Amino acid sequence: METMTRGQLAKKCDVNIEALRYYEKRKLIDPPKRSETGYRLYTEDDITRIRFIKNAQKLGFSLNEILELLKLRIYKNKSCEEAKKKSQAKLEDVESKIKTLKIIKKSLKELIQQCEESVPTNHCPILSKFESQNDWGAK
Amino acid sequence: METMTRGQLAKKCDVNIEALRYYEKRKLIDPPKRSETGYRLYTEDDITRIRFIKNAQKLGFSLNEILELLKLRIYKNKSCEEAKKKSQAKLEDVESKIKTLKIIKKSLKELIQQCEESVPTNHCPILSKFESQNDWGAK
DNA sequence: ATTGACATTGTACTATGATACAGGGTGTAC
DNA sequence: GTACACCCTGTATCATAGTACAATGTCAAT
Repeated sequence: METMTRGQLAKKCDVNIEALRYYEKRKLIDPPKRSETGYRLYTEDDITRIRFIKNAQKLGFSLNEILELLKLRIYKNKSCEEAKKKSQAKLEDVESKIKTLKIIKKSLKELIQQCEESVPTNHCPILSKFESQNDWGAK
Repeated sequence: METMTRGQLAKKCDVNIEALRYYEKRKLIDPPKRSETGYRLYTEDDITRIRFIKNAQKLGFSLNEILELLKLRIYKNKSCEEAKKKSQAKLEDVESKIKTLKIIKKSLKELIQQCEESVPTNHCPILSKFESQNDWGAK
């Protein structure tokens, strides 16, 4: 089978070369076979694996969560339900983040609005608001 | 003026006692006066300051950004425009985060949808998708 | 044979926002 | 006078996701 070095894999997958060692340490990729002189020898499977990691990261999974997903892959039969559950949990997570950010957005908009309406004084409505006791719903 | 200790301020502001030392180190609060025996003596102003920090955090400002905002407060006259600018930048930041999360949300939904439609096989559409080369628009 | 690009390892550092803990001093109540 | 809660300092640790660097080894080309 054709193999490649760490640098080659990094280039092919467009990740930092050190990240590969980091993923290995984090058990996200299996320790690759080594050449006689100790060079890591990666295969196509490793490309697939890195792609898996990167795709899952794009969907907001943390490396720990990705490790969980990878473990699922070992038990391929029963894994689908589990993968779906985790994806659903992540979906809820993402939806809740969006909600929070929308509240933040609204507050910021109001703040900026107030700033535009205020007669020029010595006193900035944004900074004053930040000092207020008022819990504006965010977080 | 009435003063309070670190523990009392922490309780009043509902922050961890160690966080106060951390904020002091990060220059987010001024070093308080000390008692003869070296105890920190905080005032009402410190409550206001902590409130400022916490409120700004709720709006998604980092501690460094909050430090910038606090510096604005020193030049009260010209600060309003600057505060508005920073708030607007933060607003754009938040809007872009929401956009990204919406793409992620859509992708997750599609993934889960596919999982529901798939005939039960040995092969999980979610995990397969994670291995694909396909750039699904997220990030 | 030597140069240069790449590989190896261990270790340290980055940013972010704290939290924990050890070893001491203080303040108050009983 | 001693127990206990609180305060002080410095330092270490946590989670997250890497990045950087030094010292050394290897490979391919000239």
